[in-house]
Amino acid sequence: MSMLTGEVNGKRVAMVCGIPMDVENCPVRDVMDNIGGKWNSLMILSLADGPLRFSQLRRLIPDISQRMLTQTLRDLQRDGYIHRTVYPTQPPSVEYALTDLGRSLLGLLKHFVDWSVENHGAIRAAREVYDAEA
Amino acid sequence: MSMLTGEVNGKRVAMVCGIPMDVENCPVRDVMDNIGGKWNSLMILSLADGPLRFSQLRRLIPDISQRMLTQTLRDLQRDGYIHRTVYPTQPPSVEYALTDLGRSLLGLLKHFVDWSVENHGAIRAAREVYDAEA
DNA sequence: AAGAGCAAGTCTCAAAAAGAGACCATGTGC
DNA sequence: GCACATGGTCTCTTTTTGAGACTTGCTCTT
Repeated sequence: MSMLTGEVNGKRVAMVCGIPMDVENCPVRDVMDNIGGKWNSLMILSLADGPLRFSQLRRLIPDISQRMLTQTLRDLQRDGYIHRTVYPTQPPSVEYALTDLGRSLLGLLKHFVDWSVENHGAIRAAREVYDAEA
Repeated sequence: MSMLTGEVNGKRVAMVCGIPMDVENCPVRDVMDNIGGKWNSLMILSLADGPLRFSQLRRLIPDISQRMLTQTLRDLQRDGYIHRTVYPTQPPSVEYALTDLGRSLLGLLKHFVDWSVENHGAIRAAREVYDAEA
């Protein structure tokens, strides 16, 4: 992980790991802008065990609004993490499933889940110290 | 990664990996709420090589407002990822450095950076397909 | 000596994003 | 006939974020 200042399109920009952290040229930002959203990674985790329908997701994540559920699913579909299938039943049901890309990302997210559980205590402790002295 | 419905404090909640995905009781959400923010993980990556001062960070990430820079640093400090040191120089300078916890998270973020670079092409491709048919 | 610039922020106001909840068409069970 | 389910959209309000001026004290330039 080395950082230096590099040149992209004649502009000086910060480099992290040899990747331009520039606003337009940074793949990390481009990816993060989607999956870093409030609901996006939770959605991918929720689909880990298999496809779910719209209303199943809504029940699984009770504190998401329908509006944000729709939008999150669209965003994830657009970037290729999930696939949307409509079954012509009565009433029509819609199923959301992880793609290969989505499962690949899920592998990363699992590590993140483990890390969160391991370090949750330390974070809560740090928070209390900070709040006490402020 | 198994998901089922479990019981926490008498309430039925979704479980992912044996972790309650409930709003109040989920360590993953608690951690993610901070580092999932727009600037937070970028900030930790920026401090990877060593401590930086406020204005150095501002120059490194030109598209962050001072207001959000201050707030992001405070949030990260509160959760124990970074440490803030004031040097009584003239004018006083303030240095931000990763803590052990911050470096631990950095390890995860590096994997994320690698994944982003590897899969950026696939994501852009998926995006174009989606935009074309919509 | 006057003016500019930097340090690390705070403050205010405007714009964007998110949340709450009504509404839609269609069909089933009671 | 009534309530409920399906997968959403629409509008309204609240919360977040962004843009940019302002601060205090010191140094550097002219």
